[in-house]
Amino acid sequence: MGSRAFKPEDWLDKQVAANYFAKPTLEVARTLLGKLILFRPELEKPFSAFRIVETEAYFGEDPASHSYRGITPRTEVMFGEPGRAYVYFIYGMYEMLNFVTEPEGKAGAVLIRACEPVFGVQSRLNGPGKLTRALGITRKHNRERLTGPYFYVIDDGFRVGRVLESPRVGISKGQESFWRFMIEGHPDVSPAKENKLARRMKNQVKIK
DNA sequence: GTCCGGATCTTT
DNA sequence: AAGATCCGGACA
Repeated sequence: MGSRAFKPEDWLDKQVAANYFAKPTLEVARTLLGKLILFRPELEKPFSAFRIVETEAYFGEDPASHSYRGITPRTEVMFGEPGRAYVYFIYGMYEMLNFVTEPEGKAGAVLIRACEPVFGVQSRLNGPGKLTRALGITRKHNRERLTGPYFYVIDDGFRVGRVLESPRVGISKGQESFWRFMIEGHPDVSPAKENKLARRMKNQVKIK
């Protein structure tokens, strides 16, 4: 492939379909691994490109999910059209990037926890807060579509090999089985201690 | 290695 | 009052 900047036009045929996100959150969280995100913080700025290596699934009435109390001003987007960004602010300093999943009316989102820099990114993206800070993703990108003009999600055929699935720990009863997905052994997965737990549990799954 | 606190805003 | 975080410092 050429050497120039990443342009969405070069990848139009490999964009994921808009209805890709209208699926069960666990499935989207799993299959997002290895996909590329193209992003620009402003329309007049260039795109950077980065590959998803770690995700987390939140949906329905699980107490771990923002959606479990029903629709509020903040969480409304989780119940809305799939294929949009849900960006929220936490701990007074971090923006979190999520992709809205499930058919409209059903709440779900995938937290993008870590990515591998591919083009135009200097720093590491090995944590959800570091990722948004490095890329300039903020709440002003809330509700933006993942099919442009700020975000594009691309399947370039990359094969991820082994995937580690882990249940989140420390969440109250009623949680569904698996939550976090990461490419095994990838240097850019986040260093959270839950990941170490996950490794011990050996919930390893092969992804096509 | 593990544990703890501080940064400091949004939501309920 | 707690939180879908991160970093640096203390201690072992």
